[in-house]
Amino acid sequence: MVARYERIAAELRDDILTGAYPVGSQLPSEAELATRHRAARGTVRQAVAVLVAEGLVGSRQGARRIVLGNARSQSFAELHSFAQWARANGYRIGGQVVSQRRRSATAPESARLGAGEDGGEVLEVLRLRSLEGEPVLVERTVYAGWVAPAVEALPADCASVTEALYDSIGLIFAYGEHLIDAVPAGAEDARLLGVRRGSPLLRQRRVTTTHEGRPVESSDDRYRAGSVTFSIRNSIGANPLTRRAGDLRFGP
Amino acid sequence: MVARYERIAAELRDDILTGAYPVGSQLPSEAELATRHRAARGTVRQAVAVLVAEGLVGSRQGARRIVLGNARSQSFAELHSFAQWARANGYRIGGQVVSQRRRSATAPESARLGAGEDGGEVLEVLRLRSLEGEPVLVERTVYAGWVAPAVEALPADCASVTEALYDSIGLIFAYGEHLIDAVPAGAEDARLLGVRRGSPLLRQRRVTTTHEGRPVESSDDRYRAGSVTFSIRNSIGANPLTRRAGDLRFGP
DNA sequence: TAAGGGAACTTGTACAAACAAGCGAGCACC
DNA sequence: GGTGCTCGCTTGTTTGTACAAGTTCCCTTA
Repeated sequence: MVARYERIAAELRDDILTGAYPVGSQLPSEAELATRHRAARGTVRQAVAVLVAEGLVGSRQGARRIVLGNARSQSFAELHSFAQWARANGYRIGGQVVSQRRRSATAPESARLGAGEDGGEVLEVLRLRSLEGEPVLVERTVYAGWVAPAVEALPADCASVTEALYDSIGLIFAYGEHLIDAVPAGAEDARLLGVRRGSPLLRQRRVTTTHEGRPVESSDDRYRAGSVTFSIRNSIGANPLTRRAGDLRFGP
Repeated sequence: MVARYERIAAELRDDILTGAYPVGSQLPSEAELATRHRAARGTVRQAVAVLVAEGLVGSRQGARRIVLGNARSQSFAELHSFAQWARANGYRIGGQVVSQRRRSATAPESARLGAGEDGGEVLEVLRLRSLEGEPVLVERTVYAGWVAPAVEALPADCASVTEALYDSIGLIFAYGEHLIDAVPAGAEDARLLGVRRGSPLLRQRRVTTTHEGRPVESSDDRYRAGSVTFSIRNSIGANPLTRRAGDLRFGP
């Protein structure tokens, strides 16, 4: 059973994506949407809040909501899993484990993965992943000791690790923190990706946890330049004018 | 007058950042927070929703909320303005206009900035910005025709364009769409930033609009590698298990 | 001892009502 | 003609209530 507000949100999203509400146009008022969907105003507000969070719709007090965009930016919702992102966009993907070994965690790794839970043993995996047959991503992942057995049981050419771990032990990657920057390709990166040493790579370092907050993996992913772009939509918040003035003059 | 839920959110955030609720610990239940703050449960829910959106707190039905992080990730809230971000982090910044000229918009620019509104005239500005005295960012910005006069009136070494435009014409950068990838430094980039040609740069392309949805600027910002890192926190949503299973098997 | 069932607790969804605050259009006035 | 003001509309905030759905833990039972 899908929630009512989610169905309303989906309907509105469809209307936006198909152009029934073009970019720059106004959305119906909350009152009208409420009567139209036979729902309370609160429910409609919840639905619209979803679209605002997605960046499709802009909202400010007193004025009708307007449509800001008509392209779904799913990139950060899909930030957890390369395979899911690729599949959602219709790409053909591949993956191959290059090397894999158990070792004891370094100090910073222990800190990131929840110190010394397993006597400090971790599993280090180096994977090369491809998009449309082209190698695009070098993934250096350190798994916490308690998931190591499940990861070792995976086939070397497993396409979606996220999916495989969910199927085998019901593991869910619920939360993630991501750091994104640019680095030059090292010798190994260059060899695996087929680029020159020192050429630009987009790096995404991440730490992923279960929904209990237990760290699962810490990873250093490097994308070949041009292969992948991250996209984000943002807004300055619900009460732009007053908040902005304060921010501008004194900082947060 | 700050909203009640925002004050409650701020209090909770403080408690998390100062360690009163350490990472991994449980937050009080909504009912307890409600009685403690003498507010309705709905208000408390709104407050906690803020923290969940910030990625500080994880939430799932039936279980107590847990603390996920204790570092404020303000990067994407501050994605609008380099100066604001830098100031909030206590950095000393500088800026200098390298070149600036009016010209007619190219076709893709017209599309991004709201086609042909002003007969297609735009203002192109190349700025070099520094952090702690070091040049770190090359900013190639194309402003829509209607803001061109205000931008031209700014001093060449204006530190915060966002702030200056707010003060002069009340302009607010309300919404933004950002594309992030890595590119090699071109000849001009290399010269301005003091790096070798071809060395990695972190590129952020963005289109910014007012809260009426009117496009203001389209920019191509390139950061020297190592100078800036973007950070994001994300989660898979409110209903992890069911949603995840569907996503995994069939895609969205 | 291990498995199962259930009860208490906690978060999610939905509705209703009232007031506050900001926006925009139209109107009166100068 | 332009300026300023008022009024209606729209979104934001808060409270209260009720039920649904998931989690956790304890207690019973095999």
